[in-house]
Amino acid sequence: MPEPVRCSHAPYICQMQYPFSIVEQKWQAHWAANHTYKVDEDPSKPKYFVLDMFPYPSGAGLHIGHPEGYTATDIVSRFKRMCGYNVLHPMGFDAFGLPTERYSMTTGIHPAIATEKNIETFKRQLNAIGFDYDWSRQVNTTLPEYYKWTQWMFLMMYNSWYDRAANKARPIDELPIPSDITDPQEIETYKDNHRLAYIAYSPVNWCEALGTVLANEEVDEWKDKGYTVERRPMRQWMLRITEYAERLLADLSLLDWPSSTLDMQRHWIGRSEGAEVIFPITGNNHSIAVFTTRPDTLFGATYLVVAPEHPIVEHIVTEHQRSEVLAYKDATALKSDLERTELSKSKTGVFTGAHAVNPATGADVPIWVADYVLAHYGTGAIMAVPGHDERDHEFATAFGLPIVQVVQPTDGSSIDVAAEAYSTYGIGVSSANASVSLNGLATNEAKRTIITWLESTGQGKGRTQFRLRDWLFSRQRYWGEPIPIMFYEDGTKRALDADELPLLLPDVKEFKPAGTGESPLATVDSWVNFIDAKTGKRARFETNTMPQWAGSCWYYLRYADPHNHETFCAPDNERYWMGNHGVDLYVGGGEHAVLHLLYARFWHKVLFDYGYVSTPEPFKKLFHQGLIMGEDGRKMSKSLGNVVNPDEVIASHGADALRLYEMFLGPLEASKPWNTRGIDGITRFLDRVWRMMVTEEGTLSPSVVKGAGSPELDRVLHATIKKTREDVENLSFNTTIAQFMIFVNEYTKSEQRSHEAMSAFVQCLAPLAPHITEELWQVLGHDGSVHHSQFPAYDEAKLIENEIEIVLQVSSKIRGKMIVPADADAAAIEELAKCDPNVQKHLDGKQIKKTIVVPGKLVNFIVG
RNA sequence: GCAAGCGUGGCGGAACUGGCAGACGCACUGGACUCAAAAUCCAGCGGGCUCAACCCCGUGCGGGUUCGACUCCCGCCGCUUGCACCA
Repeated sequence: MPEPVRCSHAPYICQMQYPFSIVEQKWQAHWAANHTYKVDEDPSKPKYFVLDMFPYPSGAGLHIGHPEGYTATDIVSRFKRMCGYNVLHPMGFDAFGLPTERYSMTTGIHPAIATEKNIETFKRQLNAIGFDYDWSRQVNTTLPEYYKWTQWMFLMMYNSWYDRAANKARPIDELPIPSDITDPQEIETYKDNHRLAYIAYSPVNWCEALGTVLANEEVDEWKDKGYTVERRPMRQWMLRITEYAERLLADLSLLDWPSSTLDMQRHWIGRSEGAEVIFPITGNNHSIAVFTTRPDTLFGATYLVVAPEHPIVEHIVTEHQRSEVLAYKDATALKSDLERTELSKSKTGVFTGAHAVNPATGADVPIWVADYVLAHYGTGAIMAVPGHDERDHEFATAFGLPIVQVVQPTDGSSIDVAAEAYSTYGIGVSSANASVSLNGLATNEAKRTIITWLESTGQGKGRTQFRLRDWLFSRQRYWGEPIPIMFYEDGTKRALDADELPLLLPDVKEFKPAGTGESPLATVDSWVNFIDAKTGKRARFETNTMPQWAGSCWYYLRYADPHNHETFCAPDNERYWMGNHGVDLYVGGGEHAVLHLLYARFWHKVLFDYGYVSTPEPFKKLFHQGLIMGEDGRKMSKSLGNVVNPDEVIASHGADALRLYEMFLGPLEASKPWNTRGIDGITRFLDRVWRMMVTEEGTLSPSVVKGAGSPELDRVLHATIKKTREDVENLSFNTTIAQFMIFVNEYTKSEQRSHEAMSAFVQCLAPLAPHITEELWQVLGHDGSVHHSQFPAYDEAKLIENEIEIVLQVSSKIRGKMIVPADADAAAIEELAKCDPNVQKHLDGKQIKKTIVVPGKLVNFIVG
């Protein structure tokens, strides 16, 4: 039994405070020793899978923001378990990545060692908060037993192509090879061009002085130190996520996600419909294809613009313009994507000296290069219609290019496209040649007409374009999953077979990049110069590693079967935990609204195509928790000195107080400031809960008695049960806790408290404050853990009040209140209301024009 | 610049499909207990009117719909987040 404890801030015995420190340690030890939260597959119960975005175990340890989302899922987990579900609420660590690698570069400590240490710290801190994780299901993305399967899935993608007819991934061996390709080398190249994982040259941030590739977040840091960073194409592994664009977009409709997140994903995928139009180049047998969403304005295209990086540029640039165009191209390479857009408030560009033919008008149009056209979107070239596009208009105005009108407003009003672009839809004008006319056609009709014409004359075709790009899947880093592909001296390559996995990351002493743009793996002789046992050929392994996103694309599946050596997750386990619609609730920061959540969806869909998972989408319901700000209202950061350490809060107030306070601060999704004083209110609440049931000796208080309570107290109890059930489902914990406080305020007033009411209240509080409730459950004389008890039900009949208060209004102004029987009808209420003295005063001598009675709410007399 | 979300006491925040604005907590004020303090318990706590009652004002600003608006509509202002020329 706990003894009265000393206050941390005073040298004498306090009056009846809840001894949180003793109780929390007691039960944490008890839960661990008794495997209270061990999870097994149990087909007799419905499952509930509640998932947190697993943390990156940094050296700094847990900060106060982590427990917010984790507490929310812990509450849901405990609540669902008490409601009869078999709950999976696991935790793991996403531990590959740059921060640990950089730590190793400066300290020389191996990232695996640092990771292990950091994970120990995280686990100790998480356990101190009392989460109900089954640690036997922990995953760690950096362990070979885990990344073996990440590699296996990479190979699954490498060994796949996307069959657009069947709309799914299929084995590469089933790829139809065109009959004119017969050379084995050419067949291999053809396959490579269709694999879901492929090699391409893609621009990276290259720093010549450092001899390394920089991550986007590092670029500014080094530029500030005076280093030059340029965009340079390098050999990279890519994943063909663009083949899934249509499905990634369509399946968003299956999800119960925040609408802002759905919007962001839609925008990221960026579907737009339009046409590809081919412009032949004058005096040259090349041509330029452009993508446009407004093919109806083709007659108004007075020039073309191509991206500086576009390969056509060097074929068409005239001698006279060559040096100027090349200088412009070099200047563009030095700009980051951000600078390129930020600095371009006014448009820049250079004439190539070349011309092309507008297929509709037959006119010669000049070809320019400009950095406002992006190489990676559409075809990397546009037809400029300055009369009907703002950007083109700005450019044409700056460089004196012709502007013509080909669309007029539907209402026939006159516009001046020389002054301002008219980009709204309208009616085609001045848009006809010998074989097609768009004049008089509304924009949508004009689009269809011109596309039909372009297709019939072979000068273009309708096309759907996505903003989404293929996923750059390699990093020139050490601390990531090795890519299980080897290259032979003759230029051929071999992917490892499943039985050769995992391909272990070799031990190295030096974590700095090789200086050639390759990862530290390039300096490991056994990695880049060995004899392949299967073929006897000399080989080198891929020196790129996978990005940090890789391991987080499928970790949720591993929780369902964490120790399987035969497969990443046994089908039975997958069906049990992911059945119906995948993860039931996923909670994590809004910063992952696009990348992680899009990559994981894509990865899951590839697995789905092969039948390895049973749902098209991994995460049914998603919730983003808000940020906890510093006491000064600013984001917590070391440099501002406003960081709150959870260890210190647990030491001073206890884990239950930390949990409750984080949930009481405000709505889970909102960002809200921490307040050190505020948590004292929670401590007071827990002390009152304690005193409501426990004596100074730690035994059951004599005020807790068997038998029913008063109808008023019963109503508070059943209202509390109802509110808890509803709020927990909606993750509205702040209002749940407010209701708990009301309960305690009411029951504290009473001399006698029903044992049943106390027990039910302890059960309501249990998901939020698991330690104090476990102790109280025992004090109340119950066997077993409160967390395995059945959540109380509420009785609707006990919630009904006999008498209710009605608001009295005269001309919509409140003039009084009255108590009426709950079952009083409208006529009776109206008559009673007229008797109220203050109402009579305001009705006096006036005509009642209208009476509004809302039963249970109000009476309103409108007087003239 | 574009898009979305949000603006409620000294503070964090409540208010279900339009029906008592300010639940609950923090801070503060007064009282009880105490030699005293802490802790605890009780009471008060948007503004105005010298107490109370009564009354008036009040949910960023300006309009509107409605018997009735924090809630719905239109236009501003401010903050937050996301995207940054996507043809």
